[in-house]
Amino acid sequence: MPAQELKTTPPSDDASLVDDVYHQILLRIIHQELPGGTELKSTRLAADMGVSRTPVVQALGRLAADGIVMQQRNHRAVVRENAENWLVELHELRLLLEPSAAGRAATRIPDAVLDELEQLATAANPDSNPNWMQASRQFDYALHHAVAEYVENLPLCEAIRKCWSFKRLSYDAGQDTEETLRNGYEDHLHIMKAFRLRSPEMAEAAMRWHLQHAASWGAGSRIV
Amino acid sequence: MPAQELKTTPPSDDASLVDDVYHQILLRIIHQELPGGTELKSTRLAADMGVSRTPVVQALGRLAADGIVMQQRNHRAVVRENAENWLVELHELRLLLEPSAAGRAATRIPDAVLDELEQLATAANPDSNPNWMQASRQFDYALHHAVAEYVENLPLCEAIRKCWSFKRLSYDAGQDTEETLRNGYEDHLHIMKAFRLRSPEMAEAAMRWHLQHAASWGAGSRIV
DNA sequence: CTAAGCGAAAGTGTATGCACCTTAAATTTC
DNA sequence: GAAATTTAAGGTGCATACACTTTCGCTTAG
Repeated sequence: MPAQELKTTPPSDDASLVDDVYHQILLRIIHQELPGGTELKSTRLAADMGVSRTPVVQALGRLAADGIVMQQRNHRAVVRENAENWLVELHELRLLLEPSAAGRAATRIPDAVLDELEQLATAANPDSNPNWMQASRQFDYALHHAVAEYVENLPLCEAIRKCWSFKRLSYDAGQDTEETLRNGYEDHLHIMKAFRLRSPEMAEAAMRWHLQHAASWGAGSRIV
Repeated sequence: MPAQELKTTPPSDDASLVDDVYHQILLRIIHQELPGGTELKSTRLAADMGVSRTPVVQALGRLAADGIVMQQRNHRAVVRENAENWLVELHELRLLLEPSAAGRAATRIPDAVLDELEQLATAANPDSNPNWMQASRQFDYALHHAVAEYVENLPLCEAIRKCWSFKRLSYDAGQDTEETLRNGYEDHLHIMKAFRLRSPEMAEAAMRWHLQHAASWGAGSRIV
């Protein structure tokens, strides 16, 4: 087994309280438990979640930086209108970022990384691995993050990463079905193929197809 | 004078210590005073800036969320490699986001908003207003933020907003020359024209032209 | 009954305190 | 002397403390 250079899962061990709180609040927003316009009081949230106000304040600050809540000095944070659609609307952002990114990455991803991805891909094959769903998610994660990394543009890379940190919420919400993953597998192979051919145009097209494709599966679901 | 609905300047009065600290650190990174790999100790920074550790920790958290620094639990934050090019590379992200956004916004910006923008535009005319540079920056800000708002897609809107909150650093760094602003004025008029015609294609093209144009002026400068 | 004014209750931003973890220098061991 | 071990100095994450601001119910005036 070769040394695993690629990250297949987000670093989950060093999750701080802040991250926890951030995700919990965001999930509650997306599930419309905290609909647009709701006032978020750091005191109340802290009490609810059994932590001190400190991590809550930090989480709210980040949610505000993301534009998910609004925060005026000395006022309570307020959930932004339409914030519950965050994950759905995020898909359009990905559609703007990732195809171009894939195109740029096509000529920059090192062969070694492609090899590693290939390995993950075989493990994600629904017909060969009984545990393919888990592997599929890992491959998905690794592929898109490799794209992000090898755009070799920091803000763009981070924008894509951020999209994916949100997308992970869909996983946590159990929104990816067997069907979804199975379809995704095929698409991913096309992207890999484009990379192997070092064709920016193909890579861009394959990624765009993949994302539009994915959007259609999730149609109806508010969480994509 | 009609009621000013459009924001022409960022809300600067309710800047918290956290925002201050965030911007100060970021500026020092961009000016390579804190080059990639530098360890950022909240204690040291707090002492340097004469504030407590609390706002520094929050600022570092946001810089980490942005991907400008890396932060592992219980470890010191580290400035990411190439972070000093953040503002230059950011331009490519804008090039991905704003043209599409302008296209989408073309059919959505209300006439009233266009009227307001038109007013700001006349004030930004270099040949008619002695104080046109100030007005030009206001128009610039208002136009791009109107685009962001009327994409009617929250994550996309916020992504653009964030780009602009960074771009403001260029202003603060005094990186916009008379020449730059004068050229921008012409471009902006084309964008306005496309909006008036409600033409997504024209708006997208005009915005793309504007951004590519702007990139060429700033060529050589590390801060665009 | 409505509107304005007041004051207590609650919330916010920031500083400080403390337990635990890292780092790095001093010390020991081979 | 170089590698391992100890140790103290310093950093981190989170909780708590506190001054200041906002909120909101209550009183009172119209």
